Amino acid sequence: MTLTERKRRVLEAIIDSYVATAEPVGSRTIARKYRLGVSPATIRNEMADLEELGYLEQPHTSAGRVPSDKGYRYYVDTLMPMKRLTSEEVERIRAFYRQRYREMETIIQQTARVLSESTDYISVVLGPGLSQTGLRFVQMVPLGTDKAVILTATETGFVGHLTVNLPPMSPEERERVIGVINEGLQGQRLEDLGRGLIRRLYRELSAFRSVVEELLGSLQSSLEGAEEGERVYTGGTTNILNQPEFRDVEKVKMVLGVLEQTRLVHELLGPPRSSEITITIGKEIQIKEMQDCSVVTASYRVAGQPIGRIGVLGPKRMRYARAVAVVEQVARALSEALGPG
Amino acid sequence: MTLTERKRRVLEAIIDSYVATAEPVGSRTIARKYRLGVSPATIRNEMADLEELGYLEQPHTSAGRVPSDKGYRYYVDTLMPMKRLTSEEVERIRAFYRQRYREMETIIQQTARVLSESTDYISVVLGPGLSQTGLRFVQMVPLGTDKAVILTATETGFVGHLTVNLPPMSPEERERVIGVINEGLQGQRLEDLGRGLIRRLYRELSAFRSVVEELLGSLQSSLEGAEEGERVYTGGTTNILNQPEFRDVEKVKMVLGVLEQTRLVHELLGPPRSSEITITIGKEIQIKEMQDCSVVTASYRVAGQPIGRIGVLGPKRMRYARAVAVVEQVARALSEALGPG
DNA sequence: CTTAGCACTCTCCGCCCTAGAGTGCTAAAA
DNA sequence: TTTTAGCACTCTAGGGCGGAGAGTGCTAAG
Repeated sequence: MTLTERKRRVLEAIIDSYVATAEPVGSRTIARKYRLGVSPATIRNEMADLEELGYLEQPHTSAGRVPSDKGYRYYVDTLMPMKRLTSEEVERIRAFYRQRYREMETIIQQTARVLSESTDYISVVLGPGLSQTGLRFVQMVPLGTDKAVILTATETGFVGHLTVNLPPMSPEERERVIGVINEGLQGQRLEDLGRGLIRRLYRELSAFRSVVEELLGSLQSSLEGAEEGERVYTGGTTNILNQPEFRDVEKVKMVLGVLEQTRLVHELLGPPRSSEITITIGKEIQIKEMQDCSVVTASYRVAGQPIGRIGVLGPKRMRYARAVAVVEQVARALSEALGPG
Repeated sequence: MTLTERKRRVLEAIIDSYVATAEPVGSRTIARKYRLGVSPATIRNEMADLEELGYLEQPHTSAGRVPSDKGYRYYVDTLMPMKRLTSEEVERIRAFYRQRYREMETIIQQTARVLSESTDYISVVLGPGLSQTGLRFVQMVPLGTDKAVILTATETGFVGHLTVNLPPMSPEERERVIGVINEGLQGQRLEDLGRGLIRRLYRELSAFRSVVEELLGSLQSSLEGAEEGERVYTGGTTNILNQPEFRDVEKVKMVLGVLEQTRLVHELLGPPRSSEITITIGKEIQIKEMQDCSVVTASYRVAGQPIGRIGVLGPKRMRYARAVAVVEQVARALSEALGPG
């Protein structure tokens, strides 16, 4: 199972060359450009072995070799050099977050932007999942005579608002309803909102059953909706058009088509989790339309909690080391930017 | 300048056929499929005339004819039949807005969606420009000890929020600052916020100069930002990949590239204005990368005021009558959905 | 175990050629 | 005067062919 040192170097050389040129790699090329100290014939033998082991593929008999999914997998697991970003690049990423954006949405959009600009791949960012963090603050503010805004703030510092309609009632009634509701809502965690509050509200506001129902209903559905239909942001979608393997419009259509479907993007990036950078290659991706691609993802955190995901999406022939470095750095910078938020 | 009836019918037939097939149209085709009662030879003569007049073009000597920009323009201005949507289609669009979405963002996204799904072109929607409408309501709500949320509602019914940091101060001070500010903000129009309020705040809150400054600064910049960087939503971007004239990836890149630039999209759709549906064809579009496209746009309104724009973007070979009908209908439905909002 | 040599395979590219579509022109018919 | 039939001409798309080039695998020698 474990390859000889020379086989590893040959595999690495092939991947390196293929990633750079998108052309199948021949034994001559390897011998010439990478100083392995052996002749093309020897390399040919090694390549034949590597192909038999499943690390390489041949588009057709007299073409060079191309890495297989398994080849890439071996590369990222054991061959890939740890890449450090230059300090200019780190600085460039930092600079994106230097200006203290006030709105979360802007921060997320900037993140999609910096990711795609730094990698030349497609970037994908999921907004923070709000429902998984507790609510720190809920308050209802009357707005005109027939509406009210419910302000929410999560423990992780995200503020949201939600408009609800109020049924007709007198100003005094309104005052009282809102007062009671606010008392009930104050400082509640979302999970706890249910039973106790509802019972209490019903008791105190039995005349306004419908308000309470609408209110709790929309609060709940908006917070649930915030999870399921969580905003998906993408950047640099046109970058894929620069990749030679996507010169065929049909392939582009498949990939971009997936990105328009929120559900599939969630599946692609996976749930926020604490573990480190994840690399998924070709057929390892469950989504059929994406199996010519690879994706490098990471979670970002607030207060130590992973609450969202970012990633870059490119051809399998991806500059993995660089992608990993960028995604890692951006995830860190984003977490910091949201931290004191 | 004005064409003979027969020339008009020939032009219409050519556009009809070309829109349907994307193939240059020959005289035989016209004679066969459109009953003009004359022979191909006659039609050839008419076509030669129409070409000389600039309504048609010839890709090469022995191909059929293709409508020129001028040809399309003539078509949409004077030839195009008024198309009514079927009642199923109208219903389909209505259905999108039936469920009373609470959040403006959702409504806008649905709009982009229904537009692209109903036309099979790319849809573009600009969020409502907030700064052009007055503020009806501004209120500051404290959030924890060091932050506050400013709630805003425009006269047109859009609610927004904005987080600001507060400098350290005692609870009593905070209470007082927020009280004074709220009194000052209450019911203000944005334009009036300037002078009077600032002077008053300075007087009453001279000790908290920095709060006031930060607050007004961020309020202002957020509302201005809301205009300039106004959200751009697109839908069905992959639809363009189905168009035969965009089988070349380079062309796709140009078009999609423009859509990633907020500024250019604003230029493409133009400012909200009261006039009706606008059709812009090929070179009439100022943006170089878009000159193989046409765009059909309209404004949507709240309380009679045009506050935002929607549109569909497709190849010049567009089903104009249908696009116009859909855009019109969606603009109306969107306006209604926002109306009582 | 490595390497040189060599025959073999396969694709890519340019070339030629034909078929087909469509035109414009001319001259006859209406 | 307008329309139409006929015809020569033009241009493209697509198929077939052949050679160049890249790369392989095998064999036999170092």
